[in-house]
Amino acid sequence: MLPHPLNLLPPSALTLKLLRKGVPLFHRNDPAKALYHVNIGIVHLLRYTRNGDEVIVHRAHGNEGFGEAALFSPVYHCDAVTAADTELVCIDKAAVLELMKADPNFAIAVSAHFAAQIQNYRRRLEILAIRDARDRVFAAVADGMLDGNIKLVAAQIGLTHEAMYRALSSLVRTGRLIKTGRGCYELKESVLAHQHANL
Amino acid sequence: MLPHPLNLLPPSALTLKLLRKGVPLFHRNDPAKALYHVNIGIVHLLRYTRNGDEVIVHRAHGNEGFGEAALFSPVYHCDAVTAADTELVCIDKAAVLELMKADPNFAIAVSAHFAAQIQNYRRRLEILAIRDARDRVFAAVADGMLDGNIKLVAAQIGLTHEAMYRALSSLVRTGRLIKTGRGCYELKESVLAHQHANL
DNA sequence: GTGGCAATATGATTTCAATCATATTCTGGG
DNA sequence: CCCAGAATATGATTGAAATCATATTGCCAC
Repeated sequence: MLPHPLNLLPPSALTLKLLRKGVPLFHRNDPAKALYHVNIGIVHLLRYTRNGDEVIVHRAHGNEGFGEAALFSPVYHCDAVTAADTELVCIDKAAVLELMKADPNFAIAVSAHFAAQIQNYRRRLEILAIRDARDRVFAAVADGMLDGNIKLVAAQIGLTHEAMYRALSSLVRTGRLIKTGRGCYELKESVLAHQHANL
Repeated sequence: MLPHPLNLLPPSALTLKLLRKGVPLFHRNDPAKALYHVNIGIVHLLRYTRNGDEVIVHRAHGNEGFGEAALFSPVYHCDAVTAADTELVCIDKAAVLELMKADPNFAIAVSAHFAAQIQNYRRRLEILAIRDARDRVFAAVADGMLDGNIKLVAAQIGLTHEAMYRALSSLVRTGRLIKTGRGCYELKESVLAHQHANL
């Protein structure tokens, strides 16, 4: 359920919560007591400008953690509220820090977990920096993002699903991708790559 | 020079390098021996598709680290090459891991450093998900990104500088921002906020 | 099987940001 | 001081993706 290494924590450190949409989890400046992992649903992290304008800092979806920074801060720096019916795991901050202190390998694993996320976010940002929709979609496919729902990927790379479908069609037409089925696309394998595979 | 906590490492773990544009730092599948911190310049992290198409995974600019994942992997997963004349610090992976094992507080600080970056990247992705240029610029300003170079911020939030200037003008015209000088903009402070400040 | 719904897919039109152009202001170097 | 170059700023035009519309396909529940 929880991604490694958080699954190494004792069950006593974890609380499963089932929440309706619109339930606040914490508020800004509340003492930071836990980080979270969304199993199913959506949680919005919000800040407010001096005007009272709401600014969404992050939307945490299924199978995604949030509030990791709470580990290293005495208080939360934003509000969190469920934006849909949500199942999540509440992870006790003190327990995590204790285990990190006691077991260097756990601490290193936590760092590794974070580093992997950093890598992932950087890649996504790099893809979003590509202006042309075709090139952007191509980069996403090359990155292996196209496993499953296309509409989801479209949203992740900042396109409407229509634009994404059109880009995919165009990439197939120009021979950069191959359509292997309804909603299934693959990178074209070059002759060179085939030769390489046959070595 | 190096961001905390990497500045706690012994000098023996660090190597300053001055490199011309186009110098490769490592290749995919090379044994991962170091992570890096760019002082000045640009480093491109690249992968190649089976076709030989080059895909930029990340562009590391001044005052930015890269290759953190090398800490937790026996080999690099992409190529790195300077994309401009570059000054960078080469950080010995073994030294970092040793210190993390020996000093839990250092390991925790490394995690904190990574967690802060995650937070930052998530915010940037959330801003990029905003379609309307005005709303996007507003969110960026609300996020305090507008300290210094506007063209840089424009690039970070996926707009041309022209579009950014226009959005800023429009936001000032509609009263959402206040122009405090050439290239200087601030969130409008509401009457409510003033009342609050006067309490 | 079939009825309903969501994902996939493409067409027509509009809109908004990119592009190209130009002017002004600031800054740093000689 | 003056000049070059960069950042700031805005106008005109173009182009590409959003939007709105409409099928088609696949899938799950009944």
